[in-house]
Amino acid sequence: MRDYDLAATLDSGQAFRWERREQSFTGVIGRRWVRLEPLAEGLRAETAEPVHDWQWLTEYLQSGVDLGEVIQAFPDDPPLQQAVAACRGLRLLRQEPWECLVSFMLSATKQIVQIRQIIALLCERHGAAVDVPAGESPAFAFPTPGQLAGLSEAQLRACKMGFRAPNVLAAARRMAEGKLDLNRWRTLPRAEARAELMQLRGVGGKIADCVLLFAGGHNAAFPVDVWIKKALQDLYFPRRRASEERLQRFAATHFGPQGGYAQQYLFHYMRTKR
DNA sequence: GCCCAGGTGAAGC
DNA sequence: GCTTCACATGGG
Repeated sequence: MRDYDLAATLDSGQAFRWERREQSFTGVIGRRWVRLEPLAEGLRAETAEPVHDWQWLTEYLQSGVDLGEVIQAFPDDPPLQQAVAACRGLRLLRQEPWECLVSFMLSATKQIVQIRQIIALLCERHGAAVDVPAGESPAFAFPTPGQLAGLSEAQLRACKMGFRAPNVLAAARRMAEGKLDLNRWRTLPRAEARAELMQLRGVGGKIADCVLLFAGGHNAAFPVDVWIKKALQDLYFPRRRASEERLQRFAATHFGPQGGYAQQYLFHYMRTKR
């Protein structure tokens, strides 16, 4: 696990459930509680029960990815090089699609701290409890589609998700009816997967791109949110105001096959600098 | 109180 | 076509 900045990765707005305590992070991946702590060479992982096969964790963390190769594929421009210099070791996670989809449906016009709060409420009220080591606080899995599909809109609104509630409920019901296969999106061409995602009410281009990137392994997906707009405007078009259309086109064409990684570097750089 | 938040969809020009 | 607005809720 060289060249891996665990803190930047777990706290860069791609996943919303990690809780930091000093150097370590506690979270739930699937149905497993886990605590992660960076070491000089590698990482210490603690679980509630003995684990023999760690594939689920290396998959989630994408720790086998050669970051040098990824960065090599970036366009060679000063803003991006600056962002890489500032956050080297930042990685993209490979998240579970359902949790990722719902999380980003909830992200619309919400600050990251509020997204975290909504998701925490949703999990503790409606997710299954998972085993934790003695002395640890209770932890919960992300609610399954079936669990959410059985709720009322009022119950979802009670988790403070506001106008996003009916959209989440509709997606959960389609999933529960077996009319959505999220894993298909990993094998489908990106444009097709994106179009299918956007069939869901409350999922536009930006949220679809987040799911493709953070769960679907589509590394070229480049979500354009308010932070990225500001990054592109300030770093790439400092002299003149770029139109929305211009920014979108630049985002889609400039960054290449690892554009999603580049996007995450720019995003994190903008949010943490100074 | 006001403005904005990892947006989206629909209504209004 | 492009622009504006509603949508819940809470932080700064």
